[in-house]
Amino acid sequence: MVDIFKRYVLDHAEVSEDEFAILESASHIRKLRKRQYLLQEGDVCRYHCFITKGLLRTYSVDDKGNEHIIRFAMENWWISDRESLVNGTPSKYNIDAIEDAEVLLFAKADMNMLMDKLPVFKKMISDILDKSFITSQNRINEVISSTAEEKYHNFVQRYPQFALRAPQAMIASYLGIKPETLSRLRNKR
Amino acid sequence: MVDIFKRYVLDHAEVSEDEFAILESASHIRKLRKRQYLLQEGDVCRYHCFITKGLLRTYSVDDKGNEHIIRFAMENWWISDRESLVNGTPSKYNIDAIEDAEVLLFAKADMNMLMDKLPVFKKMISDILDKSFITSQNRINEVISSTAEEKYHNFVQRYPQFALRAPQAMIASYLGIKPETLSRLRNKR
DNA sequence: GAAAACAATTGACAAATGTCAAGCGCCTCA
DNA sequence: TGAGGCGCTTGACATTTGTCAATTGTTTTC
Repeated sequence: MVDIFKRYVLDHAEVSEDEFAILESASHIRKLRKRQYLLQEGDVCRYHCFITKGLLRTYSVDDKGNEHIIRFAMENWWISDRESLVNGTPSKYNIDAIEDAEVLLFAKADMNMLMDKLPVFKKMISDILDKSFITSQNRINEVISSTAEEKYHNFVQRYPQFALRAPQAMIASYLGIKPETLSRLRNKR
Repeated sequence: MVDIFKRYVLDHAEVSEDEFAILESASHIRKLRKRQYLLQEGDVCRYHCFITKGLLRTYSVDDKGNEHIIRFAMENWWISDRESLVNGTPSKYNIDAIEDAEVLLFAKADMNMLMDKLPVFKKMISDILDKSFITSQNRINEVISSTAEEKYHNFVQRYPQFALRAPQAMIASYLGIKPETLSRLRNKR
């Protein structure tokens, strides 16, 4: 489990064994069962989370009780609600496990300490944020400019893992369409 | 023009007069006329741009020639295509002026130099990126979970300036709907 | 100052997507 | 092991949004 994280860090930053030990010592493992929350709407997000196993989702729930999936995340992805984490405000979102999962938690203060102590780690995290921003800009572009069918095909191509591992109703929710609509367009009208 | 930038920097970071002089010396001014491009699809984005005057937009153009506005930006906002800027790849987007505008340009290398030299400036820029990411996550949430009418009302409330200064057809484009649809829902069906 | 371009609206109709209800197969878990 | 729940599909119909064309008033441009 920690091995996964180790490989990830060594692949993304020039971190020595000793430095990695510092990272490891600041983390703790949490196991999640399918459907278990990692973060619940209204709670304050206190951890940066690195996924070592499983599939998770971030979603909101509207007035009518409909869920809307903001993003999926799996092994080697980070997940948290940055808005809540950075500002210390109650989260608008839920994060839960779609499959049984394992995550490494890094408390906010520990994370700040680690980034101060290890500039290469800080750089790695900043680069991830940069990429995340670019990704979400591109998603905005897609969601306002594509038809339901185009969105679905792009999704399958970009994220084949998610397409295989997430139930169709969740994919529909991610795309902003109804499960029935997705079912129909998959079976060509 | 530079005054606007100075006030902005002093409001957002603990920068001395001398340090500000360094920032200023790395910038150059560009004036844009309405409809003039700051960045054109296919070109590589080479500058971080700070807007001192006017209203700009970032947009994509699809196969059918339809424009889709990714974002608006005005005085005291930064604008660029980070994907192109960071990776040095041709941009998928266009940036142009909706009103006559003035921007301060900071070349990529200069910006990196400034961030190395002035940690408080680097912090300021990182914080902006962090906020931008949060904002785009929230926009994704909204765009997949709201009706056209809700999107419009939220837009007007969140960005009254843009609602007043941008033509309706552009607001529709930002919201991902047709101008006719926006016109109709504004005039209550 | 006239001609052209632009911005917004409206109507009639078409296409896309949502809603509700029913049905089917498969998994799971008590 | 069997009852219920879940995931997906399908049909009939409602609603929303898009398309195209015409109209009007306003701005831009020469």
